[in-house]
Amino acid sequence: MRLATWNVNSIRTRVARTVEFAVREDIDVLAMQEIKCKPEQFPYAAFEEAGYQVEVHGLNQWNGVAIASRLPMSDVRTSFDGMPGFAKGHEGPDAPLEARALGVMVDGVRVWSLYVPNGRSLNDPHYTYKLHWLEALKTSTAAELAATPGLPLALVGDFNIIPFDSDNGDPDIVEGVSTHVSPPERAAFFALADAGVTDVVRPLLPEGYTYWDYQRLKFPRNEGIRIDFILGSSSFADAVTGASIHREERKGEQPSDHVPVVAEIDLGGADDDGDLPMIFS
DNA sequence: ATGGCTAAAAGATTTAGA
Repeated sequence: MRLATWNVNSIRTRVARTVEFAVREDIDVLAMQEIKCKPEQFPYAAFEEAGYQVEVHGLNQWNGVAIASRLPMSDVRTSFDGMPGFAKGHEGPDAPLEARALGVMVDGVRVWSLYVPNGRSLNDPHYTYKLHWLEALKTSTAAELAATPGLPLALVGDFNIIPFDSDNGDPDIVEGVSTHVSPPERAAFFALADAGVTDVVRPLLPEGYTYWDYQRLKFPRNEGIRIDFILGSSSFADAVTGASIHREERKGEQPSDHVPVVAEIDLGGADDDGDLPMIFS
């Protein structure tokens, strides 16, 4: 199975190149973030014509997550257990949930498409919301893996955290001043390993940015950052056979500011064509 | 001026992104 994650930054603006990418790269499951639309606004037809069904979770023009798949999806969830909400003037437990998580089962794998809150600034309520959100993600992931030992599970998406200094090529993002690089954010990201998931792309691709700001010629200057990840449980990680970061998708007409990240996994059973194992053919 | 792009909304500016 070829699994991709991509913050598309409005699916309605970029549906053509999104579907073209999925087809060209032979993607079986594409997790999207920042679709910026409600389900009734989602361009389903373009995906269906290319052989994908789509699950969508969007509440308004902000955030929004979706998963397109060539394979049947089941057990769809629009939030993880304990996920906190956020709204202006509401930080408490009564705050409404945002559309930042979508989970499905596909081909025996639990896939979560995640759009981690930005944080906005170090002293903003959105920053503490981000940390709480990540803590709840860790707890619910640990619980999901405890409930089904050996479950192949992937947390994929835009984590809005730059784990290492080597992932930060943007001189405007500075530790002590900016979000994405603060010690608490990095600690929250690395703590996901305690729940049993690790970055399956980095061992194969130690270098590579996934985002370049639209402003100030960041892409031509290659002042990017690495914030989009595929984290896998141990059984998922053990099945990874390849990975790629598609920098070329930042070029051309109306690109997203993020590029896709892809992992290929082989969990055994039927081969990639869905046919019987090679020994029978 | 110090947020310079980009996108969406019942908008003609504001909110959000990172």
